Amino acid sequence: MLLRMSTLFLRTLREDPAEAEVPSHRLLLRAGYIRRAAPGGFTWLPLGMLVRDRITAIVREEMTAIGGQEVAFPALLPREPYEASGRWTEYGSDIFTLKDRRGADYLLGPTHEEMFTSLVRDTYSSYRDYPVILYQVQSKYRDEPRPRAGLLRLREFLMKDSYSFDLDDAGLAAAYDKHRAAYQRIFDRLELRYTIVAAMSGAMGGSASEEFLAEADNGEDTFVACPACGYSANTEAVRTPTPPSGSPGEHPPAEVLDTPDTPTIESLVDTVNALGAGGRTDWTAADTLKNVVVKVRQPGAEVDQVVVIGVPGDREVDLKRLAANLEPARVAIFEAMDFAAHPDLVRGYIGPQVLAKLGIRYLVDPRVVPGTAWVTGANEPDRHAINVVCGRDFTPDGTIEAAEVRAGDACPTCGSGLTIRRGIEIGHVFQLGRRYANVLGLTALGADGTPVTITMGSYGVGISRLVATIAEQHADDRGLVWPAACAPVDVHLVATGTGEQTRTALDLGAALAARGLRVLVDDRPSTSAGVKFTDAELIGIPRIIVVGRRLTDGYVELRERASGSRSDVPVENIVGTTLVWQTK
RNA sequence: CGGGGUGUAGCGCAGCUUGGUAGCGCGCUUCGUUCGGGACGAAGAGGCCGUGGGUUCAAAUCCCGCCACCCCGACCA
Repeated sequence: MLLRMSTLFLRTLREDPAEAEVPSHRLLLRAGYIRRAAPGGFTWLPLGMLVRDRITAIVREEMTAIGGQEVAFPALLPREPYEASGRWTEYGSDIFTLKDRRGADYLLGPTHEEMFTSLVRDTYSSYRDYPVILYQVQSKYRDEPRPRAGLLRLREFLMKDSYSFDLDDAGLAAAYDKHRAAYQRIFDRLELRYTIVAAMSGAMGGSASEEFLAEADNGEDTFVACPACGYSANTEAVRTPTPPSGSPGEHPPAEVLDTPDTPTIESLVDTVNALGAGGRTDWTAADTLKNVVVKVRQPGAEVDQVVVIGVPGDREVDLKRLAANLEPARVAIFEAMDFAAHPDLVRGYIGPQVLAKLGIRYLVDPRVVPGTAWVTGANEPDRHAINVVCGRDFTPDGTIEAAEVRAGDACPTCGSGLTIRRGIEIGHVFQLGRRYANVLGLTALGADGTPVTITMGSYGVGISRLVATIAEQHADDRGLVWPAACAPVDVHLVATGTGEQTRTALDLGAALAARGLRVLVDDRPSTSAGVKFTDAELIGIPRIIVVGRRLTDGYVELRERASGSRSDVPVENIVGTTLVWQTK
């Protein structure tokens, strides 16, 4: 393949576009790979298409290698399968829905579990047919509240989604492991730095789940990693180690104190220390129990349920963690209006002592174990209580991971201090189990003549997001620096000077293309050398061959984009040298 | 959806406070000179000033609504 800059549909930008903040967005726009066309939607220009297609090809190779078979569903889907799975309402406003001329409901597929499940159900019927892995590469649509950062968060994006179908849990585990390994090969080939983290299963439902997070300052996902033992998890999925339970008898009886004007934890701590409550003046926020009221709406439910979340007072409730741990139910914060409707809940002075009596569900942080004593609200304005003991003065309905995670928190596997990092989610693998098979009736007739419900896995790679992620990790102050595996072309020939150099560059380009290389030749007739050099660096092809002033002596110059190294090579050797270089 | 910022030529911006002929740089076209690190000169083309309404003799400029973009939070490949 040989592309000529003189005819390539490309216009690089000399200045940074105002709309772009993050590096990948800025560089992909400036170098002419993409162009914004709609809220959360981009036009792929020729260079962008080349990168996207090469990434897609790698994904296909690795999917084929684990036995995946490619299919393609429409993006425009009928309502019924999503109605059956409950996701028509569960996904809610995140899906694009529309009606046809007869008024029938459709949606633009945000992901395709239902369709794949139905396809297999309608095609296969015997245990002899399993296992099977199917996948597609397709545009997905999600009505994101806030598309951002160019290709990092889109409303229409390209995704490879695959689904495994197995007769038993062991089969599912094997399919999951295959995908996990395939994803590692894909991301390794693309030279990405990433971490595999334990994840929540989210709206898809299911059990085991891991995310592939590429390290990036602009990442939207926060995860923890343990430098000592290698444990890593999305912050939503981190498990807090549970301290040993104690005996309530160790603590004096609960005592109610007048604590006027103490609506915040900080003011409360100051006040109890000033009072010398319980004979102590060393109370800290960690001794207090903060109770946050939320509204929880179960899927399909018409009304909200009031739930109180108890966390140690030195930590905020992380709404993201809370929401993830309550999935598929939806959470909303309790507002002034809601407090007005519940006079028993005294804002700022809520304690768990009365919740059972009020019939309000109480979920606590794992640190709140039986035998722990807390400073907490006394359920009256301006009053708090000390020595309120879990298991004696109140009994939680369960635990929940909702407290913020902080650097230095104990690792759940080895106890060392965790670090907190940011990443971009580039892949997700999860064991769905039988949720979709159950609701959509996917069974196989077993060897003994009884039906077996199929167990499924679902696996995604965000291809358009990968383009941006690679750009984030492979760029410098001059522009993009593509890994060889996904660069738009293998070699960029830059002809400076007048006609002679251009003719030679085109000849060399043709020779390299004949040997199977992808080649871009900058043969623009009236563009200065400086412009061609800066454009080449911006576009970021790994190898640049300059056919320029030393051509008269019989030399061309080889440059490596990443290192900036340069060397003169006799023109008659350049094809051979490049081929050797390419295979390294 | 909440908070903050921004919409003027393909791109980057000025003009708006104090209403009165729409400007600059880059890019683009033509000619000439240059020709290895964003060349020079001359002459050009290119605008529904985001959008709808209002105020006014007159609106890029003042007022209101809407839309979009960017950043920070609530949601996800």
